[in-house]
Amino acid sequence: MTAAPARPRRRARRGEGERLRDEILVVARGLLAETNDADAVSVRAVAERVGVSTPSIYLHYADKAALLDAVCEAVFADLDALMEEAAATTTDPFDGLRLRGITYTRFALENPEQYRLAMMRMPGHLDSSPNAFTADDIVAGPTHKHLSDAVQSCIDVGVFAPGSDPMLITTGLWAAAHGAVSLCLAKPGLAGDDALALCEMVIVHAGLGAALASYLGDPNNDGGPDDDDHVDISGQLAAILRSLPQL
Amino acid sequence: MTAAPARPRRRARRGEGERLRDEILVVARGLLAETNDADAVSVRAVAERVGVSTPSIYLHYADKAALLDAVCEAVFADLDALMEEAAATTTDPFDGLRLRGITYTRFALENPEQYRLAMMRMPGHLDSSPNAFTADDIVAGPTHKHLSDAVQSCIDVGVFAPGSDPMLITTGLWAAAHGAVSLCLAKPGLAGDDALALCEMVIVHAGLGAALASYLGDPNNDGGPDDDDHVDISGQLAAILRSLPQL
DNA sequence: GAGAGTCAGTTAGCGGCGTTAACGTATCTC
DNA sequence: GAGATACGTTAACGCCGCTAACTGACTCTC
Repeated sequence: MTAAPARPRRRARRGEGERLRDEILVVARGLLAETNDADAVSVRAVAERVGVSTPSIYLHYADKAALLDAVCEAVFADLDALMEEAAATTTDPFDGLRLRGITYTRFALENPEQYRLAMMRMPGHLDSSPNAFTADDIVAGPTHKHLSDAVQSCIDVGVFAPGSDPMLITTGLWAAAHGAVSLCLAKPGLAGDDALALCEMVIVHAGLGAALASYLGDPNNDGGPDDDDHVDISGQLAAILRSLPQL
Repeated sequence: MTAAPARPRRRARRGEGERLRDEILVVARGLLAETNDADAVSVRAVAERVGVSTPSIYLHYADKAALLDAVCEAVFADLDALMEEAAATTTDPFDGLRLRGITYTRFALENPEQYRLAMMRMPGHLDSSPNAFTADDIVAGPTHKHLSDAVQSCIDVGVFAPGSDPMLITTGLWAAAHGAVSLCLAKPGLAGDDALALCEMVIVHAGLGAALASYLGDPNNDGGPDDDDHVDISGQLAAILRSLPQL
C-alpha cells in the first residue's frame, strides 16, 4: 500500500497548492518530534502520513534535505523569541547573556533531534543541502544580533574591556554553549544527571573567561609566533586570583 | 559486478580469519579519510575495495556501525599520544591544558569526518551502535585521565581554587573545546578564516573562566533556587576586573 | 457550453543501501 | 583420502531517495 488514507484526501483547489506544502511541513515536524530520529522522517513516511503519494512531496520540496531544512527553520523560529523572553527578566547585561545561554541549551536539550539537524550536521553530506542553516544564516539571524547587542552592552558597562571585539566574543560564547549542549546530547551521562547544570556552568565560565581575558590581554598571545618566553603563567595567574575580593 | 579484483584474492588460511578483519578496517579508514564522508563508506564500497563480497564484512563486524566504531577507535588512539606530546613541551600546568586543547581541536579540524563520527553522533540513531564511543568510554579513556590530572595540577598550584572538583572542570573544558571545533566544522566561515585561532580563544577563555569562577564562587549559584536578589553583577564584576594588574 | 490549458497530483520504476538465508569450497585433522 | 569446519559466496528482501511519464479535475477563453 502506498497510502490508504481513511478519507481519501480532498484534492487542493486551483490556487491552494501551497496548502499541501504546509501540511507536509507540519507532519514532518510532528514525525521528527515523535521519533526523535531524522532517519525515521523518510519522504515515504511523511507522504503516507499526509495521505499522499511519495513523489508529491517533490512538488513542494526540492529534496529531503530541503524539507528537513524547512523543519529546522520552523523550529528555530521559536528559539529567538524564547531567548529574548528569558533575557527580559533581568536588566543586568551579563546576567542577560547567562539567561540567553541557559534558554538556548534548554531548548536544545528539549528538542535534541531538531538541534542536531540544525547545528550538528556538516555541510557536504548527503542529508545536508547547500541551503541549510549556514554560518551566514546564523550571523544574519536575529539570535546572533541580539546576542552581540547584549555583548556590546557588557562592553559598555565594562564587563568586557573597552575596545573588545563584540563579534568575536559572541561567537566564542555561542561556541561554549553549543559545546556544552552538543556534548550532553552526543554523550549522555558525561554531565552526570543534570545536563542543564553543566551547560550553565560552561556558559558562565565562558563569560567570565572572556571578561578576564579582555582585561588581562590574552596570555600567550602577546609575543608573536615565537613566544617561547616561558614565564610562570600559572603562578602569576594564581597570585592574581588569590588576591581577588569575594563577589 | 560485485567485485572484480585484479588478482582474485587468496583466501585466508585456516587460522588467519582475523587478517581480513584488519584489512577491512584499514580500507574503511582509508576510504573515510579520502572521501571525508561517512556515507561514502558503505559496506558495499568497502567490500569491493577489499576485493571481497559484501556479506563477508558481516563475518567480522556485527553491522556497519560496529565497523565505523572500530575506525573511530583506531583514529582516536592517536589523539591522546599527540596531546601528551604537545603538553610535554611545557612545565606550566595551565599552559599544558591550553596546549592539549589546541592539539585536540587541530586534530579534529584535520580529521573532520572522523571527529564527527566519534563526537557528533547521537546515540539511538541507525548509524550509531550501542558500543559506540560513549560517555563511559571517554571517562575511562586515557585522554580524560590525562586531562583531569592536568586540571588537578592546576588546582595544586592554585590556578583553580583549592577544593575545586577536577572532574567537573575537566568536563567543562572538554565541552568548550568541543564546542569551538564542532561549530567550526558544522558552520565553516563562522570563525572567519582561522578556525584554530577561535578554538584557542575559546579554550583559553574556558580555562580562565573556570579559574576565576572557582575563586569568585559562581555568582547566581550562591543563594539557592530562588535567588532573585538582583544584585548588580555586571557592575561588581567590572569593578573587580578594572582593578586587576596586567599580566 | 465546448475546447484548451494547466494545476495537482498519480503509477511505475531505477539504482543504491544494510542485512540475512542458504549454499559452496579450500584447508586442516585424522 | 574422508570428514569437519573455518571462510567465504550467490541470491534476495525490503527499505531508501528520486525521476519520468501519465491522468484527471478544474478553470479560463471563445
